[in-house]
Amino acid sequence: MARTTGSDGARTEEAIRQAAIDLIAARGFEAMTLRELAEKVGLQAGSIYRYFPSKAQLLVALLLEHLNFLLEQWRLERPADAGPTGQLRAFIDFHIRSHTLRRREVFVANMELRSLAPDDYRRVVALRKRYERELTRILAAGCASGDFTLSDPKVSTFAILAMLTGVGTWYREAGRLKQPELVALYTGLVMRCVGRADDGAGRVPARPAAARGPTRKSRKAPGVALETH
Amino acid sequence: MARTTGSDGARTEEAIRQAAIDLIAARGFEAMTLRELAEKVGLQAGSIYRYFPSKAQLLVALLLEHLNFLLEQWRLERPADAGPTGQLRAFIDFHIRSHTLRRREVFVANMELRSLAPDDYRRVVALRKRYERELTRILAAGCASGDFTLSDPKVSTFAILAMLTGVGTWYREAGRLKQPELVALYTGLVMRCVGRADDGAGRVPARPAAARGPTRKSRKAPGVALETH
Amino acid sequence: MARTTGSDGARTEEAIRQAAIDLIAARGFEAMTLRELAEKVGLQAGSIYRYFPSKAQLLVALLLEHLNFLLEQWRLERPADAGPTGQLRAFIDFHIRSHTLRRREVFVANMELRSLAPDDYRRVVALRKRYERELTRILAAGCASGDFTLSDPKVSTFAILAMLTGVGTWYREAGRLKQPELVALYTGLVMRCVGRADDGAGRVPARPAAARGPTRKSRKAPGVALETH
Amino acid sequence: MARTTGSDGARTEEAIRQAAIDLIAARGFEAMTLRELAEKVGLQAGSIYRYFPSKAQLLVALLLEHLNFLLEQWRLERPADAGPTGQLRAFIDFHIRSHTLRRREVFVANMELRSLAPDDYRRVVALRKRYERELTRILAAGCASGDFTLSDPKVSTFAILAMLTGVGTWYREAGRLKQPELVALYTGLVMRCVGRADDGAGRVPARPAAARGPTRKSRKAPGVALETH
DNA sequence: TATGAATGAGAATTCATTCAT
DNA sequence: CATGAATGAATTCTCATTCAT
Repeated sequence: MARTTGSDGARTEEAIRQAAIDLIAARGFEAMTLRELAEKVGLQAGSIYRYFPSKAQLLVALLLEHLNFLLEQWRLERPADAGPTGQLRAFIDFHIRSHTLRRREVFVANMELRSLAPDDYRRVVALRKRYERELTRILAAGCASGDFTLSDPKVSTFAILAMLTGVGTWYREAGRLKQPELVALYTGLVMRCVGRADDGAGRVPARPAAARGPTRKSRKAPGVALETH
Repeated sequence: MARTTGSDGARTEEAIRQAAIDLIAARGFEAMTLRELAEKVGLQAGSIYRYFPSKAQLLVALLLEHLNFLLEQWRLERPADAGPTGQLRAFIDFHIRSHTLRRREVFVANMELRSLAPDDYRRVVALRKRYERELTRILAAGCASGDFTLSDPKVSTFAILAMLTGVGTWYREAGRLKQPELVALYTGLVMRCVGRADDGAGRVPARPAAARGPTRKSRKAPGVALETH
Repeated sequence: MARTTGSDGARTEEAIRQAAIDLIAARGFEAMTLRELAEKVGLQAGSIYRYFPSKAQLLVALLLEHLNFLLEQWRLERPADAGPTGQLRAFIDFHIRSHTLRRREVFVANMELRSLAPDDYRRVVALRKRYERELTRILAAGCASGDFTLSDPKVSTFAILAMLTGVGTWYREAGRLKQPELVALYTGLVMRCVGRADDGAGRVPARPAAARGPTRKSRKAPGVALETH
Repeated sequence: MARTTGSDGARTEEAIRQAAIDLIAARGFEAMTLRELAEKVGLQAGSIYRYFPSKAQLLVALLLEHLNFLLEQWRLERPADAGPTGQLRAFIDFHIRSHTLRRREVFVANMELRSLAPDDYRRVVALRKRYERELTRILAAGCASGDFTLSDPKVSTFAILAMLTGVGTWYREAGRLKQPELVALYTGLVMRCVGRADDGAGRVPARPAAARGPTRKSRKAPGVALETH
């Protein structure tokens, strides 16, 4: 058969991206085969090459898309007028939300850096660094204003980011704790870390879920665990 | 390196393990080939089968050895008689040391879980859980005794562990911060997290280096970055 | 080049033929892909099937067209009333002209015989034989009339044809020697071969270029070398 | 089965070379598949990679080996002390012999230049040029000494080489004409070309066959025609 | 007339693994 | 203890070809 009736390029490409994220998250980039991927999408392996010039480029496309999404979304959400504490609170909220909702993307972006060719690696890492710097900036501002007390803002950035990102490792959509509680818990921990212990008592924010950010095509959670720590 | 004449089996096996850890850390388990590994050790690919029954079993052996080493070492080091704060302090010290000195092993153990067959996965994850529980136990004891105040000890375990483990991601032996400073910094952060902000001021411990733990065959650091967060 | 609006079928088919000759001459039939070909013409690969039922049939069409052109053109040009020497002279003139002007076609016809299916191979080789026989006939007539002295007319046919055809191998339109000089040089050599050394001194013929034969759509010479010997 | 008993690397490599020459001569380099080749040798396709790093490198190895053989053999055979006529006679003898005995190699070397990567192409063409220059040298010497009369030695080199090489195109070991007759016939033609018509009467040389040159592993002729002109 | 989405068969290549020596 | 020749299955990728639109 020459063509599946009603097939459509844009739709197919998006289907490949989603399936790829799932498969790479589950098995790893090297372990995933294009046959598997194609089958998941309902294509022949060769057909993937209509959309991505190589397996390697597929990975790059996925990572860049994810990181750009993250940066863009944060740019839209961040409260430019808030003080350091407010900004930190917003960052934690954003990070937990995006890192639970897009757990697979995050996981892939963290695990598959070494599968990138040197040039692609540099491009991707540059974007990660830009995201990191958002937190560093907030922490530095807080230190400067006296809101936060940190012995080493650089290390604190790494430490807090690792702590927050870790949530994707064990979070399950069906688990005991829902996003709002998570945000509250992690906010408490981070506030303590930066020396604002009192602000940690903050209850779960009351913003309606609908207004809360980067969801995109919410897909059902796969049964796969995304373990790391 | 060509084969050393008169090399005995045990030496060769250890050489394979070390080379494997380096290669897997650098390229990933799937991406590493037995030919590469063999060449690094000065062998033919087929000869590896004298020491490990398969590539998969090699990985399992590596991970189990690492986790058992971690557990055993902590068992020897932990101060059974100290209070929660002392125990936590000791754990942080131990964790930072082991996760910087054996960065590659840690990295592999974190990244390659998905390369394991289900049964092996279970065995390895069980050991990881046992290590995790060491921290959970300390935190719970601290909460019970009133030394720590934590809204959710389970999540706090994850959060603190992620924070501490993250150090391996960016730590460089030649970097600005040496181990003792790192330990001090992270101790400060964790103490704040558990509500013992005042204890964070703790200076670098004065214990003599010889008594300080899990070193094993200190090898030169490779130039490779082990990125995750 | 994008598709020219209002292009009609015949024009497109001719464009495909030309592009195919160029590509096959440059890369070889097996190495040329229909996608390359299509792109050169400003089409999608599938569209070629409007004009040729398969890649193989395209090659056959090209070769048959070339050989038929050669035979037909020679039929029109050959001096029926001349003696053996005059006929040989005319043949050399014709052969050199056609094999320099249509170098690519000649090259393809010589190189791609093995890419033909058995039946097509037979058809094409039959036409080549017919062309060969034109020279054999002239040589035989010359031997019979005593104009030429040749120990083995069959071998001489092959030898002379190989010599003449070889010109396409190194001839460049921009080179030192132009067609008329070439014809003169080769005429000299061939005349010696057939034992008419004195006729070799013949100067470059004075016929006006316009009357000189098989040009067809003179295209710019590509930079590609067409090497064989 | 891990290994065919008694198999031996050097023998296998030579078998691959021979089979490759035959297959490439018959089908063309692009059309030959490594599976076919392997099957002819009694191997799995992948096993060829023990001997040649890629299909492309296999071709290069074949061509270089052939051309080096030709150059080296001619270096050994050429009569340094003979005059131009004697040298030309020796060259013709050598060329015909080598181009009939190693027809397949010659054919491949002539047809597959375009299958080479640019760098390899240059290397191979350089060797071909060196061989060509041997004839040019002889012709130039003959012109200088007055033995030969040629209006354009460069073109004559091409023409004579094309004529001689053409023999491989139609020569069949089982055909009417054997090598010695061929040498005599072509010697006659070439001598006429260079203006030494009288020397063409030369009979078949009386040298014992054993002393006559580049035979190497005489293999049975395949039924395949090697057509070009 | 032409596109563009897709197929499916087959290509080169890689690699864990085996085993006679 | 180790080699080196070989396997065989799988992988990425290519490409002629089809056909609904």
